[in-house]
Amino acid sequence: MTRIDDVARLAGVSTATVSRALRGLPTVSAATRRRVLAAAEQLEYAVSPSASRLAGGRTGTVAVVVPRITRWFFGTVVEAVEDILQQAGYDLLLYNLGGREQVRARVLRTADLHKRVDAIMLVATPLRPTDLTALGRLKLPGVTLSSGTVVPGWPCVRIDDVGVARTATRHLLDLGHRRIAHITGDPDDELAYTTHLDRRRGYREALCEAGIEPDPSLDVESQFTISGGTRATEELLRRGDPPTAIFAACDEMAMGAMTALRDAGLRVPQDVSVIGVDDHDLASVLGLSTIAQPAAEQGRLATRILLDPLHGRALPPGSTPYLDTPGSPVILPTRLIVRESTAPPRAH
Amino acid sequence: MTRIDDVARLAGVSTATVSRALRGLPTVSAATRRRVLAAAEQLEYAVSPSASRLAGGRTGTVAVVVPRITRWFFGTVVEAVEDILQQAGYDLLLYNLGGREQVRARVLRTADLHKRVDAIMLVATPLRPTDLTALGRLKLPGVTLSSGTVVPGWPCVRIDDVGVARTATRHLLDLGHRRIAHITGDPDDELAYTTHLDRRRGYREALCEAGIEPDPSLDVESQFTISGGTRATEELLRRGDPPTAIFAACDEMAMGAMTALRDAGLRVPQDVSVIGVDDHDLASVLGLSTIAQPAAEQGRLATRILLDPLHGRALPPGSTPYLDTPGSPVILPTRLIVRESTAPPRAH
DNA sequence: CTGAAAGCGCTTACAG
DNA sequence: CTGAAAGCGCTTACAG
Repeated sequence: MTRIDDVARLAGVSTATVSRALRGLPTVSAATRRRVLAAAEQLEYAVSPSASRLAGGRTGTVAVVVPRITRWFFGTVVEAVEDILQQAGYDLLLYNLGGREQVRARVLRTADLHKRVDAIMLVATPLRPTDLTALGRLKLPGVTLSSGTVVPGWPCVRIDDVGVARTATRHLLDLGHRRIAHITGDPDDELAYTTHLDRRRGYREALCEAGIEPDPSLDVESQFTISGGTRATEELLRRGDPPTAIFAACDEMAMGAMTALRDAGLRVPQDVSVIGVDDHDLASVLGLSTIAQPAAEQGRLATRILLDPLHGRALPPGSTPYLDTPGSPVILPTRLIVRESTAPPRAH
Repeated sequence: MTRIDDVARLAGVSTATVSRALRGLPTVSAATRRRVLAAAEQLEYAVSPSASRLAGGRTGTVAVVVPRITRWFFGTVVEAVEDILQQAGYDLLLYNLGGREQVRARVLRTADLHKRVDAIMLVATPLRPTDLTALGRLKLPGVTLSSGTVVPGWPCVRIDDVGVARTATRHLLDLGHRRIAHITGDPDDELAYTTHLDRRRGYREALCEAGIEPDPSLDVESQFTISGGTRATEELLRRGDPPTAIFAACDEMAMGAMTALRDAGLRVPQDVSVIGVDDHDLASVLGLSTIAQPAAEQGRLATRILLDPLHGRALPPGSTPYLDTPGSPVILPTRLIVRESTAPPRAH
């Protein structure tokens, strides 16, 4: 392959000048730059990332860590993040934790990332104290998206999970439901996502405000997946005296709940109302009421924030800084979407 | 950060020996290796990928190109691929084409990838002749997954798309349907996925074998997405004299079709039967009949094939070579899953 | 089994 | 605005 020397020779300049011209540095005359670009094109020159990274000390790469790329929210986020990174010329190094402790350890606890990427995005990744210590030692810029654990010094983009749960629960209360169940994330996971804790809190708060004592038998924990929703709902039904409504912590769980209800001979919403969170692509197909959250927008915003210090870009005049109060999370809005899966309970 | 010299000094050996010991090369005595590993651990040493790549000429990275990470099939494939790459110590560089011509060009037509990765996996990526030429010049090993375009010299892992479509169509024929519509991929895309062409072919073949002349008005093209399925079905209904069954080229289109039918006041399967392809996670939730294909398995297999020449690994004794006939695709099995969305047509 | 030394292909002060 | 030269941190023949 052609190297920088080849281009330099053809353009009649030094390699230093080629390097500067190709990267668009301002200290190159227009005529020289033209010659260099022409030579590079003619030779089909592409810079060697390894050499450039070694010499320049920058990797041009961002690590994106997600729990499971196959879940709707994370896939949507990654797509949006990739789009922005691509435009900015960054590579996206994907880490799909997938519940594999070994991967967690490699990503979060070794110095592996330090020399591999310029910045880190953690999507909904809960951290142990030791993880936080290790991340701090890396001294890399980072951003967290969706709850997970707050990393000191890193911006955070998210929604108001407590508020989301209150809105969903209140919607059911407003319809007249009193026995409202909640199905949510894994109880035994010591790294429990704060997402599910926050959503449960909102659920309980809304109930209490309505004068209803939260009933532990109506609160079932499983996993944030379709089959998790199915299992949780089956457990719920097994306990007898079924609820008239279910608030699922995400749409995928809600879809699982709908299956389990159908299999149990219960109709949605006539027998049981169901509401989720996300506005998954399939929510409208299933007529699922939900609280919509802007997944792609969170990804885009988090990426822009991440790239900002790297590029040292100034904010355009008149624009709002990303963070009103440095250190406080950027909260994006959500909204209730009422479809066919929620209705008043049958007259008692 | 600590460099290789630091480790060498602490272990009392040369950097060459550290390099060899850390990479597990056999030409290092057990005692030396132990000392080196201990020193590396004590110093929390992590090799610099840039330096290692520049010196060694290998990147330890695989490019994975997918049309859209948010579509079920591609997300599932990427998750499986990432798992194998992770275990093998490779980085996964994600390229989500997302219909962006600019990204296509950068990935497929520049020498960008050449110095960036050791191997390429193209998932369902159709290629123009110029793309093929450019890929050939890269002289990198690669593999294609799912149809797309065949790249000379690259192994290919896929299913039998014609056969899948025949099975789906035959299932509908066996139920007694005669007016069977097909909704499938984008017609105007000059890079039309071969997937959708193959599936249409199977559909037509099955009809012809049953003595039915394919009716062009029952063949609607849209996009391989939920909303694509909805639009295609709306178009189908607009044409009047609706079919008694729809074969959708993928489950996501089938789900879109179910929505459109419901919105038009038609019941599935009483008025119209629907069958898709994939066995999407949600197919069972929706009671969608489908042809299941092993997405993760295709990803795993393609990755193993890709890594094989890189590592120069010999196949374990007794194992079957990946490719029976070099150059011929590896075809993975599929199977019909009958759920609630298909039934005999109503008596005329 | 181990080491000294060259070299991978760039970028970056430094000097002009 | 441009160039000569050092250096980024490894790996790899080569020699022993």
